[in-house]
Amino acid sequence: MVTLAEVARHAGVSASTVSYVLSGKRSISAATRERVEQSIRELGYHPNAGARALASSRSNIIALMMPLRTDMYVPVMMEIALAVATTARAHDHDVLLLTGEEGPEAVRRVVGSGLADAMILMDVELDDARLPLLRDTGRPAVLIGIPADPSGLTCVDLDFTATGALCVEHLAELGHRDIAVVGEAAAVYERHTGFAERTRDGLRARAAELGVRLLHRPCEGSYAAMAGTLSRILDERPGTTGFVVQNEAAIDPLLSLLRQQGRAVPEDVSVVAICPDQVAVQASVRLTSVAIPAHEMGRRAVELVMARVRGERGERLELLPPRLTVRASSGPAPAAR
Amino acid sequence: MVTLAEVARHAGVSASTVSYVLSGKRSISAATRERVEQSIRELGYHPNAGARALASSRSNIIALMMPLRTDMYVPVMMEIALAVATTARAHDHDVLLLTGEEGPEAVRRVVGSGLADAMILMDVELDDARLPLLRDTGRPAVLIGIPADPSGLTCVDLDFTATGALCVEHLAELGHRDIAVVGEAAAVYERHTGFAERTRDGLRARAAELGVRLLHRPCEGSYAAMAGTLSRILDERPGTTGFVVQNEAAIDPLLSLLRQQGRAVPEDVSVVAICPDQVAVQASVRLTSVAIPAHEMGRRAVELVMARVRGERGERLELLPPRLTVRASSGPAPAAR
DNA sequence: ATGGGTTGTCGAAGCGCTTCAACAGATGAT
DNA sequence: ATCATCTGTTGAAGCGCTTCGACAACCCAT
Repeated sequence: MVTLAEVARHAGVSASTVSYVLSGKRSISAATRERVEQSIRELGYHPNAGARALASSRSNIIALMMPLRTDMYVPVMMEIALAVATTARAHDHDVLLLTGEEGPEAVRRVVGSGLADAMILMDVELDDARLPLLRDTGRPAVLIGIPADPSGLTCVDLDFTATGALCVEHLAELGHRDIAVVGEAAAVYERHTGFAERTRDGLRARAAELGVRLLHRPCEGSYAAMAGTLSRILDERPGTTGFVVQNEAAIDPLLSLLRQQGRAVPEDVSVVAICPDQVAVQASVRLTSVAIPAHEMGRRAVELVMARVRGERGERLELLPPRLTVRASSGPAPAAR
Repeated sequence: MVTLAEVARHAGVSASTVSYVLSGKRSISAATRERVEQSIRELGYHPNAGARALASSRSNIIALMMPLRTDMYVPVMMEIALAVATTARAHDHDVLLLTGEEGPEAVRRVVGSGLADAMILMDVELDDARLPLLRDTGRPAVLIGIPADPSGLTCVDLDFTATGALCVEHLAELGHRDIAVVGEAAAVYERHTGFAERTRDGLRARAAELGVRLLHRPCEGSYAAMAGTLSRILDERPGTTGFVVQNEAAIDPLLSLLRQQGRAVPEDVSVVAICPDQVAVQASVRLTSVAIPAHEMGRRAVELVMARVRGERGERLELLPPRLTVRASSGPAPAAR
């Protein structure tokens, strides 16, 4: 391995000069800089990460804590992770992948060992066991998702309350008076992952304001589960003409089932999904949807966490505004035509 | 931050003794060990990662290089990543997440800086630009996937050739004489990701052996693409009664379309999928499938790479045998009933 | 008693970098 | 010509750990 000392010798300068060329923390004459950079290139030098971390007490690593569950909103998680990795690289950092499995202990370990300079937590629950730790280590951290008490923390998330409201508004404007919501699996609500509950609240609040009837049902992502949920919905509210689907995995089953029952989309019923755009355009009917801006969430999380690494303080709650894209799955309610 | 020196003072021993307690590289009396461990607990000591890496030239980090594309076989990628992270922790290592984006340069950087002790590469192409580098850095590395020339490298993968063969066998045994294969998107073949081509070869070879007619068509994962592909298949081979689907995203569309055309599964046509078990059981018909053992691939990759870190040499190609699970989507061919 | 072999512990060197204080030389103001 | 100021560079200290060689202290054969 090439060391900084060898580069210094090769360029005919001292080690500290090479270091300063690399970090830019002191002015270096153009001539010297050029010579050093040339040596670095010729020797193929890469600074040793451990030495650097030891001397500077900065590892240039961000830890990303992902849920271990592999059954829910996978594409979203994946896209966030990739956005985090990409954005981190743009800030000269790398990403350490932690699974939720280790729980709060992982936070202690990573912080205690100086492995990472900062952490990003995904899939934060309302009352998350990792939060107290995070608050009092004082390490830079950003949550993707919003806990019950975000005080002293930085959070990014899609504004799910507004998302719910937006879906209802869209359907209400089209004249739908009976709306059914296909929610996430019951387990998601039981875990108190805030986004599902906030979406529900947003839906309900706006429905009440607009005088629209709303039925909210959790639903697993399988065909069979969707079939059961749908028939129960139509039993209770035969006049349902609008659907909002939050569970990605339930989208295809729902469309299939509607088709099977001879209900045309969007002529007889309208469907609005809350899902990544890619999912919306790949479905059998191009779906009117509110996008989950996974990429942007990941990107903002890194930007916010980098700001904290650079020393900016203070709590902060950043809600990304929902955007609804009208595609082919929503139209005027039959009665209103 | 608590340091090793403080632990040593607290326990009334030298720093080296603490180090040996931690690493187990020298024998320590039970009494001393106990005292040191007690101090570690009391002080909440965590060894500093940078210092450790510098002194031992081992970072205890494995780099995992993931494709950046977010459109293909996402659940599989995700499951592999989580399995890698989990298994790595069991070996006292952490995982650094790299995206394919940086390309070969990432390999150079990670190896050069000693950031990671070893690398695991996913989504390896037949003629992958990262391989020459990997070979001559001599760093422990394991590929998930198999390149054209695996010499000098360690690879793990599902045996896709056998997988293809197995699918054909199953359908042939049930009496199907005309089989259509819904392959991956054309882009996958164009990138020369080996698995798709090997599956096709396996399918073709066994079909030829068994005297079965086989039509292989790449297909995008959208409903529209599947519709087009299906109608072309049925134009060319109206007698098709067996389907093998490799593109996960095409599964639901295919089942929907068959239903719409009044072709019952499995009475009229049989469908065999190549996909994670979870996808197979969530489809509208519980699918007969060959599982993609994502978890095991990730686990084995880590185990193999750890063996190399410990010094084991030699190239190695580990093919996981395919397992076909019969569920509700395959049955005797109509003509054979 | 003597010597050789264990076993448990320690001191010190050193891993490759960052950063601080110091300094030589050039620049500008007086 | 003189002093203060700035610029560019350097040497040395030290970050927290691992590891090597040394060395007591003890064991069991002789």
